[in-house]
Amino acid sequence: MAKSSTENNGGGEKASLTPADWEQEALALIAEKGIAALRVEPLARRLGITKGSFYWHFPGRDELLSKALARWEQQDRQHLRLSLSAGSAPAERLADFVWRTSRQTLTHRIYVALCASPDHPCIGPVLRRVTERRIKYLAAALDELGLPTTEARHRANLMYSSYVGYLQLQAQGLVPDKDEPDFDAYVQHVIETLIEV
Amino acid sequence: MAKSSTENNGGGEKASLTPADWEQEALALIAEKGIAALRVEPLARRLGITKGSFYWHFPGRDELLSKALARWEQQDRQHLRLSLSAGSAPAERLADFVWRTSRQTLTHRIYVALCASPDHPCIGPVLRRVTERRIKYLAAALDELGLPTTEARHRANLMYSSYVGYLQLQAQGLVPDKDEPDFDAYVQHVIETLIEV
DNA sequence: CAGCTTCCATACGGCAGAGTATGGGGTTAC
DNA sequence: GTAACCCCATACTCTGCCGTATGGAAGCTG
Repeated sequence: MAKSSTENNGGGEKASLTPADWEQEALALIAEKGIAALRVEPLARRLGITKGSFYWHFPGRDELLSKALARWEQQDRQHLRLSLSAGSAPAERLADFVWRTSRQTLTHRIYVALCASPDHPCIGPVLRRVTERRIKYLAAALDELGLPTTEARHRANLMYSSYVGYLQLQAQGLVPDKDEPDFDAYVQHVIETLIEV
Repeated sequence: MAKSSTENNGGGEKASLTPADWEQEALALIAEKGIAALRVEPLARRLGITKGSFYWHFPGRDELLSKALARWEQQDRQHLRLSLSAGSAPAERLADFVWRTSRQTLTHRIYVALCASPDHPCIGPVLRRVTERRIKYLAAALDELGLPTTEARHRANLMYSSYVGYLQLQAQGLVPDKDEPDFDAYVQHVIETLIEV
């Protein structure tokens, strides 16, 4: 699939656009301006093409959105798997997980955009699956850490809530980004407060 | 202002709509379906009227949004003042604040809707002011509680992040609402983890 | 009862985007 | 070479909303 018709072109120019290209650009657009900004004609203009191409690859806007979200969910799944395979002690694994996720950017922006439309039929299910998967991972690690089951569940919700909320505050520019000096100190504070009981 | 022309009507029927009515309904619509759903014609239909009325009261859509948000910000300010005037010890005041805010609903839904469009020129400033005010309140209380200044600031950010994030998870239906049994236990867990050091 | 103001209905023009229809250029296959 | 197919451009209709223009039905005012 995605077999380019002319492989002999010199530069990085693509001869034609694959569905994957559309999906990738859709995700980028979502990350930048949110779900509402994902419209066919602007997206086509952004790709330097007309919508005639789009409607050849996709039946409609919703199908593009669904495919793009599926792609995003797949990436997120893989990121979780990577964190899981880091087979150290649960406390360090959790801290490492927090540090690792605090370094992402694109995925975060997309996640925030999706959170803005939790009732959309294309978005809700994906969003719920991703969120639940992540929280389950946290709860399991906290449980393994020694917290009672109920406590672990609550703590997982608290940890994840603070993560999601921080993303929101970042979008408002009210809280340091990962490059600014205070950021690391904050993450350290979070780890001390929520993990190292 | 807003002097009703016919005060002698028997029921709750209003003779004519005031700007305050439009703003209130706008807030309700925002709480239900988000900022993007705030459009003039649907809002007029919702009020059983046509947009001819709207454009008599307001210059345009943005002005309605601004006025409605100003009204909402005013309410939020008042709520903070109420919490501040509860002049007990800082720990109890914080716990009380958490409990109190955990009982709101409409304000929360509006806040979540606003968080979805932090870059909108009408929304951003209001959102930032409200958020900053709340966090400052938390930081002051935590500082008064005895935490070092830096710790207090981080902890305030953490508390507020967890609050915002919880709202997001509620919108996804992944976390108990204030009526469900687990909710109180969770709030208690939050207080124990984040306040009662 | 005029006359004025207030509030709303109706009708209009304009714009942006969703889909659809159709044709055409380029490549591949035979 | 030519037929078939892939990919895209162009032109079109349709829908939903914005904002405006204008007129009309109420109410107060004198």
